Formats: sequence, structure tokens, C-alpha cells
Amino acid sequence: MIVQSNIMNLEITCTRKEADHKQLSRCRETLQSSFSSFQEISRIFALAGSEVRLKILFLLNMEKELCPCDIADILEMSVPAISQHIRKMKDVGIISMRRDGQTLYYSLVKENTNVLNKAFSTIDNNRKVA
Amino acid sequence: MIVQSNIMNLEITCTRKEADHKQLSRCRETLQSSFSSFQEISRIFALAGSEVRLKILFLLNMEKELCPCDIADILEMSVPAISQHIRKMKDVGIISMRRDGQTLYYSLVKENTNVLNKAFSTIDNNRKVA
DNA sequence: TTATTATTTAAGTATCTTCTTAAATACGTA
DNA sequence: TACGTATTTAAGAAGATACTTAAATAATAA
Repeated sequence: MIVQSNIMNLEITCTRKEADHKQLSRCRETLQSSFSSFQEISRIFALAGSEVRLKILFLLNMEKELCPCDIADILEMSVPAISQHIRKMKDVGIISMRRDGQTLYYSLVKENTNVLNKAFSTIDNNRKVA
Repeated sequence: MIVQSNIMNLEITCTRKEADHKQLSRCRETLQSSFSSFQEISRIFALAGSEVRLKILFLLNMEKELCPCDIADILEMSVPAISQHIRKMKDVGIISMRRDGQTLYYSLVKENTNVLNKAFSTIDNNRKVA
């Protein structure tokens, strides 16, 4: 693994007289030291940023596991459409699969969905009962 | 405000023999009762799902407020590119603005960014200090 | 008033996303 | 083996997204 030397690029392009160069350098350093977190977490949010996928994730959180056929039924969407959403989430590792005969059951990978928990509980709490 | 009657569409399209129709109906009802939460939260995640915007949000959380010029400098991007990201976040109400002379300062709207807090703390904790 | 600075807006383009439909794979059963 | 069911994969079209550059606003300073 190549660890880049931490000599910061200090040429500040912001021409504002009041610009606080120490603040700008500090911000750059923080971003650099968290480089991979931003990648990983933004990827998870991009997935949860689709209303369809957020619903799938919420349902998996609530029901433990579901198959593509169930999900397609609940969301009133085509099975291939659901399958392709599922693949994206599996690729990033926020859901996993088990097979039982012909049926594939998908479930949340809890270790990788911590950043979504607050959303799940907020959705639960804002539920309007008829 | 029009509250839709809650008579569920009960025609289950999933032809799996093992399909649990009660479970499917329950899931549909839950989604329906949380309709607007899914919209609102997925919209916030879609914003945070861009690596650039997640960095901006993280920086605003850390620094309280920043101007577009500062942000463009820190992220080494053009000012118009940053300005357009900012507009999207302002439109959805997760950031707000104050003016001081020619400079516009942007900051987080904390009430609307609760679902991102876990991400901010995770990023902080995973920081690799040089 | 004119110029300068900070910022936004607009138009254009390249890329990504999310569906659709049709075909392929994988398992179970007659 | 052949068929049906559950699911994935592939190809393609329509729409959304994220930059670029150039022009427009808005506040301040000369």
C-alpha cells in the first residue's frame, strides 16, 4: 500500500481578503485523512437516495429477509427492475443473500448499514396510522 | 389535506406458493403510511450520495459555516460547480444562508440533517492521522 | 459612476441511472 | 429428460446529473 506523504497543497485559490488560510488547510487535511470514508459512505447514501431502494432497505430492516418476488409485489414493480436494484446493493455489500431452493432471500448487512439506522427509526416514528 | 382511504390493493402478484400474503399486505400498508417520509429522506440521501456534497455537508458540520469560495478552494473545484451543488441542498432545505457584505455563508439546517449525523461521526472516527 | 469581487445562473455536453422487454440461468419436479 | 418457477442478465431508450464556459447579479470600493 502506498501512503502518500502529507505535504499539503497550500496554494489557496480563494482570493477573499478575509479567507482564513489556516482553516482552509485544516479542512483539506481532514478531508484527505478521511478519503476512503467519504467514498464508502457516499456510495451507501447514493443507494439509499433512491426512493425505491430506501423502501427495499427499510422493508429488509423490518422483515429480516425478503425475496425479489415479494419485493416486486409490495412495491408494484417488475421483478427485473427489483433484481437490478438488489444487485447494486449487493455489489456494495449492504445486503446479502441466502438460497432456499429456487427462492433467494435477501437481508441487510447490519455492520454496513449503521448510517441508515436513524432513517429507519425516523420513518417508523413518522408513520401515520389510519 | 386529502387523506386517502386505506383500502389496500390486495391482489398479490407474487405466484410463489410459500408467499405470505399477510406479510405482503402489512408491508404495503407500512409503506403507504410512511409515504412522505420515504420521499423526504431519500431526497436527503440522494444529496449526501454525491461524494462532493457529502464533503461539503461534513465541512459545514465541522466548521459551522463556509462560503462557496472557501469550499471551492478546499475541494479544488470550480466556484460555479460548488454553487450548483449548494443550490440543490438549499432547495431541499438541508443548508441555509446568511449574507455578510458580498460574501454568502452557508450552514447546515440541523433539524433536517439528523439522518446524516451517524455518517459525520463515523467519518470523524475513521480518520487516519498522519 | 465605473471597476472589482463574490456569487449565481444559463446553456451545452458527457456520463450515469432506471426503467423496459427479451433472453439466459438455476433449481425442482413429473 | 423436459417443463415450470424464481431469478438474473443483457440491450436499449428516456431521463437525470454534474461538470464546463460564459454571461448576469449584487455588493463594495475608488
